[in-house]
Amino acid sequence: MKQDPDMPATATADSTRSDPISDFNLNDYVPFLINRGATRVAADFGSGLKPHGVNITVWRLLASLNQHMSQRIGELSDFTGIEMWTVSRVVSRLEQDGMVERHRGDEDARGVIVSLTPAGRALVETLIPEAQRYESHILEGFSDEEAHCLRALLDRLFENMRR
Amino acid sequence: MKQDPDMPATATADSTRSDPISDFNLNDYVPFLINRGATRVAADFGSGLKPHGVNITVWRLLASLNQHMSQRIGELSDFTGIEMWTVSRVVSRLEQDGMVERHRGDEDARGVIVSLTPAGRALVETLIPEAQRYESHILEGFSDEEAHCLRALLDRLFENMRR
DNA sequence: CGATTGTGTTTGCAAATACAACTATGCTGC
DNA sequence: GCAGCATAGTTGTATTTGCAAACACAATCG
Repeated sequence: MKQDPDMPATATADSTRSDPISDFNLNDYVPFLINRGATRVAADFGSGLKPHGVNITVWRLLASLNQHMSQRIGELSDFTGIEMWTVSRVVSRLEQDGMVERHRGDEDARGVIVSLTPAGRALVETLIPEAQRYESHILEGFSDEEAHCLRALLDRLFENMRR
Repeated sequence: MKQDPDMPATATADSTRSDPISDFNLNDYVPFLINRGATRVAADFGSGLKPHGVNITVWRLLASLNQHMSQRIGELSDFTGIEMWTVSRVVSRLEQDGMVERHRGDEDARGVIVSLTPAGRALVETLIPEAQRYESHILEGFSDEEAHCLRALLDRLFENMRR
């Protein structure tokens, strides 16, 4: 990338050396660190959700709806980072299960407004304490300031991803 | 759920109120922030990987192998957070594609040692620059200190998850 | 208006992942 | 040396997700 094109064709290009190249270190590579954390969150917290018939994606959507009352599919997708087609499908299942309602927007009928039913609301409220317990677990040993800092940085990271 | 059965039947039990309950706020909920970041990493960086016939899971395993030369399936799973059965299957595909080799451990034949072939190594080296570009993108506007802080906190988070 | 383009959502099918049950090897104590 | 238990990995099947193409409604332009 920043390799000088005028570089003489000497041993520099040897591709037979067998130690990991370059300064690239996964332990410092932020996307990797994020993904590996998230994979574990999905596995660990997710397994706690299973008894409630909920997986991590469903939980995230329900929690998002709980927070914003009602949102369009696209808004849910933006807020959660979950792709729209997945949101659409998960919402379909939640609707069948009576946890959410779906109706076309009043202003603009292209949009679909999703909102929690009382049953859905009740479910979220059951899950919230577990979610809080899980968060305290993974934040063990973090000072308030550190936790706050982590949240702020993750938020900025996500903002950068939008673009 | 934790509703007092002796509670007088006054307005207190009204379930028609429509504002989100409790102090629970997704914008401050670390597992959510992590997952939503990771979901986008998978979608965004993942789509850049597609032309190379690689998805985010494959990339993470290849990069992990590049870093540690050879690892057992279980070690790959520990290091990446990807569950063992998934690692096993992805490694099978990579083996068919000639990117990795698999053989039983010498010391302990229960273990299976996975290592990159030259082709696999070459593939990783192609991907690393893209990975670095992507990281700089999402870290735009971060000071060195902030980036360092984020890495350290994510690392501690992951340590807490192990237990 | 009716065709055209744009935005928001859904869906058929392929690929990836989760879970549980299974195979393979090793260790321990008799 | 083998019965019983532990550890490491694989695999069949069900579920979930990714992608591309279709669909629904809106807005604009001739």
